[in-house]
Amino acid sequence: MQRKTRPRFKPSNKDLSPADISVRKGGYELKGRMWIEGASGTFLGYGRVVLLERIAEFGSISKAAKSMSMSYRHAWELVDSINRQAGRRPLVETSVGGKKGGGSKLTEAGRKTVEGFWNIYEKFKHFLEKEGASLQF
Amino acid sequence: MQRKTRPRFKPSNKDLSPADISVRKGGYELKGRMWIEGASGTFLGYGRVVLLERIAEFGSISKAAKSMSMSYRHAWELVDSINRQAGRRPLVETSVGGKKGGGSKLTEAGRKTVEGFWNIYEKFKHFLEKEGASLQF
DNA sequence: TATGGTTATATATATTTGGGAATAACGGTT
DNA sequence: AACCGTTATTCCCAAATATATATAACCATA
Repeated sequence: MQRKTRPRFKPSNKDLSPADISVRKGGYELKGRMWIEGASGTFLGYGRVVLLERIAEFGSISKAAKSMSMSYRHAWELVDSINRQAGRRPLVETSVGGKKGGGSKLTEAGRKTVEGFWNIYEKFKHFLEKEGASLQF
Repeated sequence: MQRKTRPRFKPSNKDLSPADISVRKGGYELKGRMWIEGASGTFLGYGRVVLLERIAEFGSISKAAKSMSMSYRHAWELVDSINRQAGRRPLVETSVGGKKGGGSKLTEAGRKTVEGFWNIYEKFKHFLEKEGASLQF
């Protein structure tokens, strides 16, 4: 059965990564990726945005990472990269220590940014579906 | 003065690769890639299509590879992958031995395919330019 | 038969990327 | 003060990818 909405968990198989949008036509598939770059490389991509959503959902980087089968180390680096490039308005707010040991959450800028990314992503998906349907190789 | 990093075989030009289409808006750039997959992975992408064009231009895989600063081994594997996935109509025709040692050239199917890829690629570029111009992060 | 430039293939090595493990810092709560 | 789960950071390692290097096969031509 085909899932209509975004898959919640990133498959370990790279070829099946939802970051790759694809449409089958004949024996071929049109695939594509899109991302946003900032001052020092990638700022936002599919994986990063899903990570942000998970942080909002679970309230911590470590739990978000675990839910995606991603190492905490990698997740932390992604969040750090995102925040550094977001400049004056970080997308993720972290706290250390305390009753629950600390945690992380999205800022208002973070929520808006996630929403904005999905908007573009949907248009991109639509573009690939349209062009992929008229492949003639 | 001591060298800080170890010398690299070859500087990575990944960031400058024209395979990444990008448009600057504010501090961010919208980037994207597109490619066509066949039965066993990538069939055509920007790099592969440029390689095909170079083969048509120079008449050999080795010269085409050299002109792109690509190892012959890598170029050969790409051509092999392309031809295997093209099925009954290979895009590249190779010959071994002979006066000039042999050579390679595009078939008619190869020329048509290159043209078809650039058509889609142009539309893709246009899409990213349009969306990239309205980034609001 | 010897030559030369190319295709075809194998092997070793360099680079990149990310995971795993280990450790310290943190601070509200008990 | 001790506890606990999270953030923050470092070091080591494995897998994937790509490069360099070496060598064999090929065959029209001289």
